[in-house]
Amino acid sequence: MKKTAPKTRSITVSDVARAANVSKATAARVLGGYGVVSDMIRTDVMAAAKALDYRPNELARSMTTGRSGIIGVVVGDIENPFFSLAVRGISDAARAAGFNVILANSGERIEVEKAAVRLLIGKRVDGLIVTPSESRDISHLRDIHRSGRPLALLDRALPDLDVDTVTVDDRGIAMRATRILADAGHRNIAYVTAVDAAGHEYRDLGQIYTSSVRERIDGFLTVCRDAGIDRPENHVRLGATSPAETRRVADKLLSGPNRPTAILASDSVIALEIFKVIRQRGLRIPEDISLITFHDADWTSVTTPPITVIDQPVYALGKSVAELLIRRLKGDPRPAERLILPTSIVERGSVGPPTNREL
Amino acid sequence: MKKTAPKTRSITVSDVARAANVSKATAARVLGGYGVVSDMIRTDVMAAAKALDYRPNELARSMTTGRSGIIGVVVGDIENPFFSLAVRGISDAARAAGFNVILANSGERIEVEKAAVRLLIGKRVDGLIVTPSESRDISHLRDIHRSGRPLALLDRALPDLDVDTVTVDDRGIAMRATRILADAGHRNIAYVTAVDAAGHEYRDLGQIYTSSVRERIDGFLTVCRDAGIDRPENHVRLGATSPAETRRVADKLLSGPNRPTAILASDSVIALEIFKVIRQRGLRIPEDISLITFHDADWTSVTTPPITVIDQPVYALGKSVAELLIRRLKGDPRPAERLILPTSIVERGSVGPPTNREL
DNA sequence: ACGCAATAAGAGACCGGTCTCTTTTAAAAA
DNA sequence: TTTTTAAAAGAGACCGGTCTCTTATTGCGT
Repeated sequence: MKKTAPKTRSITVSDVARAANVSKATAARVLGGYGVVSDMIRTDVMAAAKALDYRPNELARSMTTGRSGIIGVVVGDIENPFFSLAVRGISDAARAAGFNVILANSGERIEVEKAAVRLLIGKRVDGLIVTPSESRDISHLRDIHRSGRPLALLDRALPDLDVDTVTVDDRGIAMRATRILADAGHRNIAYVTAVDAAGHEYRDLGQIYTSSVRERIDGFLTVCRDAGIDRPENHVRLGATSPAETRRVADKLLSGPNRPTAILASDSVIALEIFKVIRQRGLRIPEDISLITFHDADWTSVTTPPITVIDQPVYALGKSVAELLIRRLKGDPRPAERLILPTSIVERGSVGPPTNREL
Repeated sequence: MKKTAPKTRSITVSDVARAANVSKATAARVLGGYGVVSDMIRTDVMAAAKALDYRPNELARSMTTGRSGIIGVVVGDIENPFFSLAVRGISDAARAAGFNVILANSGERIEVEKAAVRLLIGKRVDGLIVTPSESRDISHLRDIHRSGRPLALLDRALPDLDVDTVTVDDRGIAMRATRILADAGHRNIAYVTAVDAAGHEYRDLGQIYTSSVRERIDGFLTVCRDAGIDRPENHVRLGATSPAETRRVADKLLSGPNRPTAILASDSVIALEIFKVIRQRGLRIPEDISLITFHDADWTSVTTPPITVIDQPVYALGKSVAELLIRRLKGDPRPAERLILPTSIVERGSVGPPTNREL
C-alpha cells in the first residue's frame, strides 16, 4: 500500500537536511543562500531539495529576518485609471528592486484606510505608500512612522507629516487651467470634485481635507478672483463621489438658471460623466460649454471634440514614490524629500469662447 | 537619562503578559480571541495591550495557523481596464469575506507568471486566482494544485486543469459579433488581437495558446466561412501587444490594397489605438470602416459615433471567481465548477454597410 | 463534608526559517 | 612534525504567535 498523504505537510529545510545527510544549519545555508558551504555539500543539498521539490516558506523567513519584501499600497480607488496607472508605476519600480506589492483600496473612506494600514502593518510590510484620503485624521499614518516602517505619500501631501512625498503642483496647474478658461472669456466657471463635505455645499477651504483638491480649489478661486469673477465659491461643486452622484451634480449644474459656460473637472471619471450629461442635454462642446479635466485619460483624446486636459505624470508619480520608498528601505538617511513633478496642459478642442446668453 | 530605544522592537504577547501579570498563554488567548478567559483577566490584558500599543504580528500568526488570509491574484496587465475592473470585483468579494488580496501582473509573459506564482506560494497565500497567459505550459499551475492550495481561473479556461473557472462564452459571443458584421454586408473583416505567435502571422488555431482568444478566433472564422468568405484566416492579425505595436498592425492593415471594411478588436486597448489610426487616416466610422470591440470600456460610449461593443460582465467575472475560491477555502467539497457568465452586445453606432470600393 | 466535574490559568512545545556560537576538519606556517 | 589559523559543518536558541497538555481553583450534587 502506498503512503497515503492525507495532510499536505510541506517540505522544510529539516527534511532536505535529512535527505542530504547534513545538519539543518548547513541545509539552511545552501537553501537560504547565505553563509559559506563547500561546493560538494552544496550540490548534494541542491539535489535533495530538487528531489523533494522544496519550496521555501517566505513567511517563516520574513519572521526571522524581519523583512517581508513587500510594499503595502493604499490608494483611493483602483478602478480609477489615475490610480491604476500610478499603481503600475509603483509595481514596476518595486519589481525592479525585488519587492512585491500588496494592494488595498480605501474607497476614499478614512475608516477603511485606517483598517488597511493596520492590516498591512500587521502583515509586516517593509514600507507603505499611501494616498491619504484625509488630512484631518492622520494618527494611523503617524503610527506607521513610529513603528519604524518608512511611509511615502502619493499625490497628496500632508504638511504635518515629514515623510517622502511625491505630488504635482496642484495649485499652480489648476491656476493655469483656470486661466485658459478665463482668458477665453469665461466668467461663469464651475469646479466639480469628488470630495464631499458636511452639508454638501462648498463654503471655504477649511472644509476640504484632501490636500490636492484643496490646492486645486485654491488655485481655481485665486484665478477666478483675479479675473474679476464675483463669488467664485458658489461655483465649486462637491460630492461627485460616484458616476450616479456625478450625474446628479452635473444635471443640477447644467439645468440651473445660471448655467456655467465652462467646467473644470477634478478627475477624468467625473469628467466622463459630465461629458455624457452635456451630450445628453444636447449641448455642444465648446460652443455651449467648455470643459477641462485633470488626468489625460484614454477617452479624452478620442471624443469629438477631444478634451483639453491637465496631463499629470501619473506613471512617473507612482514610479518616483516607489523609488523614494525603496531608497529609504535600503537605509538612505537623507531627510524626507518632497518631490513635485512637472505637469503640463494638453490643449485640445474643448475650450472656446463663451456664448453670451445674457445678450 | 531616558531609555534610548535604538531598535524599535515591537510589542509582543509576552510583553503584554508581563505587564498584565499573566502567563503568555493567557495573554495570547485574550489577544488572539480564542480559548476561554475570565472577564477580569480579559479586561486587565486588554488594558495592558492598549497601554503598550500592542499590534499583533500577522506573520507569526499565519505561520502557526497555516492561514494567511491572503488571496494571490496574477493577471496579465493591471493597467488594462478589463483587468483593473476584474480585480476590483475580486477585491470587493475578498474583503467582504475577510480576505486580502496581493496582486502581481505577468505582462502576459509566462516566465513572469511562473515567478509570480512561485512567490505567492512562498508567501503562503491561502489561494490563487490566475489569468493563465498560456495553455501550453501550466506546470506551475499544477504545482499550486498539488501544494494543496486552491486555484481558480479567471477569463481563460484550461481544459486540462480541473479547477474552478469563470469565463464568458468567447466563441459564441465572437460569433454573434461577427454575424452582425456579416449581416451588415461585410465580406472583408479583420480580427486584431494582442496574442502573438511564432512568425507573427496567423496560420491556424494550434498556434494560439490563450484559450479565450483561440475561442474568439474560432468563432470569428466559423461565421466568416458560413458567410462564404474566402480564406478568413488571412484576416486575423496578431501581435498588437502594445499601443505602438497596435498602431503598426493597424497601419499595415489599413494601408494595404485589400483594406478590410470592418474590424473586430480583441480588447478595448487595441480598439482605442485602431480608432485613433482610423481617425488619423481620415477614414470615417462606419461609412468607411465598421468597428466592434470586446469590452465595454469607458471611451466607447463617448466617441462619435459611439462604438458597438461586446459587453463582458467584467466586474462580475472577478467577483464570481473570488467567491468560488473563497467557497473552496472554506472547505466546500463540491467538484470544480466552470461558470460561464452571460455576455451581451451593446449595439451603438460603429457598424454600417460596407461601401463597395470594387464597383 | 467529600469527591467530581467544570472552569480558568500556566508551562512549554511547535511552526520553519535565520543566525550566533561552538566544534571539527583541513590547510598553511614554523 | 607540530602549532597556528582559517574554513566548513553542527547544535541550538530565537522570532512571535498558536495550541495542547497539565495544574490549580471553584462550584455542585449527594
